[in-house]
Amino acid sequence: MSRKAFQRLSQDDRRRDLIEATLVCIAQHGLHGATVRRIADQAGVTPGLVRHHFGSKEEMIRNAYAYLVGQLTTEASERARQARGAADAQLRQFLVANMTAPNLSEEKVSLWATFVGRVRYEADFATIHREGYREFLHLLEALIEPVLIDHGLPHDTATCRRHAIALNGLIDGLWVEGSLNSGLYGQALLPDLLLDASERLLGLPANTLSRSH
Amino acid sequence: MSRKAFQRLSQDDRRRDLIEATLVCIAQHGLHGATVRRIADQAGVTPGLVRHHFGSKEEMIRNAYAYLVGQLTTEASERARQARGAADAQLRQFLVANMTAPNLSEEKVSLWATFVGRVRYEADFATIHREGYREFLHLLEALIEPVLIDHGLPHDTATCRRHAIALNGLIDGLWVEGSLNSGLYGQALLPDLLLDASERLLGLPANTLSRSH
DNA sequence: CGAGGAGTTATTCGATTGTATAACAGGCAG
DNA sequence: CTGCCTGTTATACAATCGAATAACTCCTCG
Repeated sequence: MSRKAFQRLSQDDRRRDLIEATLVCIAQHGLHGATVRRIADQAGVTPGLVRHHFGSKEEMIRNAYAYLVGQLTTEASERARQARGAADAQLRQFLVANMTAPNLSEEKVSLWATFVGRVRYEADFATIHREGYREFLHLLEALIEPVLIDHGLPHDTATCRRHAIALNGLIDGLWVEGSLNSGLYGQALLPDLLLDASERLLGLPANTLSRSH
Repeated sequence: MSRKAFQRLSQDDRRRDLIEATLVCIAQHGLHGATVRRIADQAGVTPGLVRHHFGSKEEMIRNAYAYLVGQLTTEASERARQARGAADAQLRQFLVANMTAPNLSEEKVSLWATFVGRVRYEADFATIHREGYREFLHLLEALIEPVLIDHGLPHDTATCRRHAIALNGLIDGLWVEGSLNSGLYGQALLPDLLLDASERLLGLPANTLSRSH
């Protein structure tokens, strides 16, 4: 019986392949069903590779969590950055990015929830969550402040932070429920609803976010 | 070697004991670590009992999920019902109930997230989630409408529903992030922030929710 | 008080898991 | 073209899992 033919990949490529295979397995079968054998199978390699590149299954999964969080915030901040217009337009794009594909995805929400469920009891997950949360909050604060300034609203640090916390909560909640109940909503409802709600939360004139750009 | 002395419980009591033991195990060790043996150990019985009362481990876990969802919505709606004042006060209590113990709990959020992570890929979990979501949304709508009426605001069905979706998202998001990052916030911050944000979302005069009752 | 049955325990089994180790082979240095 | 390093495969192993079965005991009912 001959050995399986295989391809040699760069360390980065192989690691990324394994991480993405891990995410697929966790989404479809849960953390309990994401076995080393299944991950390897999904990636088209043999189980030994997981250990070779990540040392242990737990380390493999930690890397997958960090990878997911990075994907989510990078996508949103990138979309905001590309809106090279007024502050309104940047905030708008950031918000919309979280209510549309690829971030609005049942698979991504499932993964996020699965990991978040472990944050309380596993220190490494808590670290990844905390850093991701802080980064997201800072991005949001930085986007909110110039908008408040443009409209002549109070924009002290405490106010910005408070708005960011509320807005972040609203984004998270709509993102989760919107993805899981995507069948119930039209595709345009969620972005529209978030923009509308954000204007109210920040005290902006109606349609400043909805109409910008 | 003598057999372990044991106590005979009513079916309801034993099932509840097992369900709560299951939730403890899932919270602490995740779905993958909630083994029949560990659950039985947590409940102070032997593994066979799980099968005897629930048929299989999966059925056991489904019951635990439904139990958790029921706990959360019952607590919030009960607190709202007990505020026998104006509509403002009832909505206020409903909101506050979700930002304070026992609902605001790292353990409960961890459990909720763990289960939600499976909603996409397991039909039974999807059913439990969907029913819970609809019930929560209806409760919220029913609480919002009279408040809008009292303040002379538009209160057609579509408007109420839209407000309920946004408010539900805000509650969920703050609930999750607030519980997981409870160390970062003072105990009074979250309820206060949610009430304030809810007033803005619904277009109510400032302090109508914060000051009622 | 003393059977009978349902609730509970004890024990076992095949399957699957994460990990360890040795054998193999692809592709770059010389 | 040819070693040789290391990415990769193949195989094995102890531990643990969910489930099944049989034995036992608490409690109810007559």
